Amino acid sequence: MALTTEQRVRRAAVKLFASKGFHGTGIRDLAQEAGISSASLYHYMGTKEELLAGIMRECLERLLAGAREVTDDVVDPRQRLASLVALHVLAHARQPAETRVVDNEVHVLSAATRRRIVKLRDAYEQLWGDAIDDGIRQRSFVTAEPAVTRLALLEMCSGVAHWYSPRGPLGLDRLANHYANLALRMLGSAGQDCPEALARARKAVSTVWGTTL
Amino acid sequence: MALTTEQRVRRAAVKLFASKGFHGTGIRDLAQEAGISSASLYHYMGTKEELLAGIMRECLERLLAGAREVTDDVVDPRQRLASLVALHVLAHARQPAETRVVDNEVHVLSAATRRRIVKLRDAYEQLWGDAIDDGIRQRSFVTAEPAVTRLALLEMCSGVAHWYSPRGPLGLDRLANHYANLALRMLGSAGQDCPEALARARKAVSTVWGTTL
Amino acid sequence: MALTTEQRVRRAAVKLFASKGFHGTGIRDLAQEAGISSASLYHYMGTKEELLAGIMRECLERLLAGAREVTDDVVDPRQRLASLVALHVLAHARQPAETRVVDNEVHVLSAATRRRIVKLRDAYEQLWGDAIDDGIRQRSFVTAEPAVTRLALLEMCSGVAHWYSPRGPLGLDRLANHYANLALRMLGSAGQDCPEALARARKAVSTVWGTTL
Amino acid sequence: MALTTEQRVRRAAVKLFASKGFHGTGIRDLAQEAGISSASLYHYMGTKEELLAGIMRECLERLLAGAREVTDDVVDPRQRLASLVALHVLAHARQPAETRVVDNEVHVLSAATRRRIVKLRDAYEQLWGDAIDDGIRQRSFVTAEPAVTRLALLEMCSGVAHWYSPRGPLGLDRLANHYANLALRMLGSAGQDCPEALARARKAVSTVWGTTL
DNA sequence: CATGAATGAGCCTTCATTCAT
DNA sequence: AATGAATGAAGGCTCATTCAT
Repeated sequence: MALTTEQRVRRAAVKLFASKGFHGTGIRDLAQEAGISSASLYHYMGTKEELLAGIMRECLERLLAGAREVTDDVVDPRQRLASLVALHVLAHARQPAETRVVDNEVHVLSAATRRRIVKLRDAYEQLWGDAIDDGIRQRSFVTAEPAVTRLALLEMCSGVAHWYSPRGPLGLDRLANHYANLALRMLGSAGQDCPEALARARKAVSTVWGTTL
Repeated sequence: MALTTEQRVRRAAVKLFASKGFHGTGIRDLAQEAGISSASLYHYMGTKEELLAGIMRECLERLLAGAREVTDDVVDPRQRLASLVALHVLAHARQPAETRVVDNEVHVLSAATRRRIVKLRDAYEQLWGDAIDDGIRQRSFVTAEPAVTRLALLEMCSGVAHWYSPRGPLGLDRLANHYANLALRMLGSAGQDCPEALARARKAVSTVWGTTL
Repeated sequence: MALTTEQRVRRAAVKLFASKGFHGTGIRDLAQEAGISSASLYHYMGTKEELLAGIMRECLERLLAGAREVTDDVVDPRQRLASLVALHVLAHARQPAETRVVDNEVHVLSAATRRRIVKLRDAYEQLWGDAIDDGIRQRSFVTAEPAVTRLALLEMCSGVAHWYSPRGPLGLDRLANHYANLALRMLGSAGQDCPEALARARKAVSTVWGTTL
Repeated sequence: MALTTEQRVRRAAVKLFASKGFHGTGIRDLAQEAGISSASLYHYMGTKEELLAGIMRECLERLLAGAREVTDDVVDPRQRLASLVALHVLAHARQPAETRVVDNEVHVLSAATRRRIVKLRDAYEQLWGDAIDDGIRQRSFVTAEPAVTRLALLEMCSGVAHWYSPRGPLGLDRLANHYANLALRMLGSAGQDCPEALARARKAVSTVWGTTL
């Protein structure tokens, strides 16, 4: 099925905001990439900033929905964390443009919009914090600085969007598995593969992003 | 000692490029932050892009010099890696603005300039790769994907610049120590503190950045 | 009786052109005020300028018809002038939007259209000039500068559209009567009320504008 | 002495705002009329609206200063009113562009700016109201509706800016004198010339506007 | 050394208008 | 009859940069 114009605009924005930055992307660049005139752009978006905010919100909502899906009803913190890591890595490897926009362009947003976006991100990170804290409580995890470790994990996983290429030698599954192992090691937990956690993450990514691409 | 005007310009650029992005920072913003007129700015810089490139090059050269200092004549790969991690983390915690500019604004550079900058970064990352590879060869480190692990380590450590605050509860030394432990864990190496590695990193940071701030 | 869409468009234009000016009113403003889409607007009008010209012409034609009605077959110049003043004042008090558009937006029109509009206005003002000149000839009126006095009278009466409010304490009849007295005084003629002149004006306004509002 | 660029900008704005309206005047029109580029325009003004507000405020302040000058220490209300009329007429005949901008473009201003402008205008009109009220109290003036008469007077006099041409047959003095007579007649006061009132007005106009033009 | 003045190019956004459905 | 979609032109304003003083 062909894309709607609105989708083409959204995709153009994601691509250009990711590669050239929000301020580095002109409205004419967007129009050209979307294949319409710059005036027509405004049938499918509000302001340029609202377009950005929409992209960010959608991406974060998907990530949050996925994270809830992979952690709901899972009791073992190791399983929860492994799933979160795998989900995050898969998302950043499959949707590097969206996720880079989310990570890099927050400073552009107006104060009010930023608050809403940050709230979503905080809810998402809370799930990571819960898994880590539960693991520590249950002595599955050992770390001197849980909060710092959570940040280190998140930054490590987000970084995937900076370098991963689907054309490289590394498949998505092995990538996600490797990161899950790294994460468990960081938390002092034996790094054995946990295929169920990966399967949950794979499924969640498909659910929230579809099988596009 | 008072700053020279050139230093004030450089600092203004670092601060603003880091917080608002290169394209989000106007020449007038720079002038105001530096306390001079926008025309005077051009006595102390070339074009705006050259100013950016200078900042990036200087930061990367310092990082590279520090990395060489902490690894030269150190044979144990664990010591080398711990020092590299500690140096990187200290640098990103102490100079978050510079390092964020280096990490976020590469896409702005012209092809020729970018090549030179990327070369510096590659040389720097090579030192990490060498330590990891040596560690694997000596069976100090165990990891299925050395290249991926190197990238994961770098992203994890660079992320410090995104959130660390000197006004928070965590001191620089404990921060660096924690990250060194995380790194060794990621490489399957027992996470014991290695105070000599930290000391070398601390010294190197002072050498290349001075004791400013 | 419900308004036709064309009437709604016309009224929207009159209201907005009067309050925000022709160039200050966008096609989308008109559409919103009329309750249709901006594309539909073009079923009921030509260009925006033609819409303006239509409004002006209609208003001036009504004014001119009214003026002819109140002066035809009236011999006494004082009666004629009093009626013209009353008609003009009533029209500007009851139709302030239309009359303000006529008075303020002539400069917008193209040369050709402007000529036609100005011709109508000249014909209308001619009736005032005739009454004044006849009055002078008959020694009913005394003024050193008849032409200037005519302009002063017209401006004074048109000004009513700038400030009169039907919600204020002053009724339309007293308003018109007062202005008729002022006019006669300006022409050196005793300022006694002339109820017949007012009645003629009232009737003419109803004839040309209907009893709407 | 040659005009400063700022003065040229101001004059261009006055001329174009008066002839084409604020919204009908583009920033590029202003630049061309002022003989500079549209970017340079912004060295000499804030926003286009601030330029408008500045023009209005200056004109009204001059008018108010002149009105105070011609009424201060004058006891006879007839003299005061005659001076006010003459001043207003001379101002509108000599500075038709400024005064038309003041009269026609108030709707453009933002609420806050409009308040400040309207306050100035109210102070000015208050002087007219005082003269009329005093005259009535002293039985020099007779009018059934003082407030309406004040408005009629003001509109009549402001109208001069719509039609007066210095290239016409009517000199400024005779014009002002005629309007003073009309005004006194409107107030039921014998219309004899009062040369002192005119002299005061002439002098005040020179004081507040200089002898330019 | 420092800066007001200057500008061509470009910014984001809205304009009035047309047309296929 | 009605309107979403579309656009070239233009809107007000800011950009990075130069230069005479």
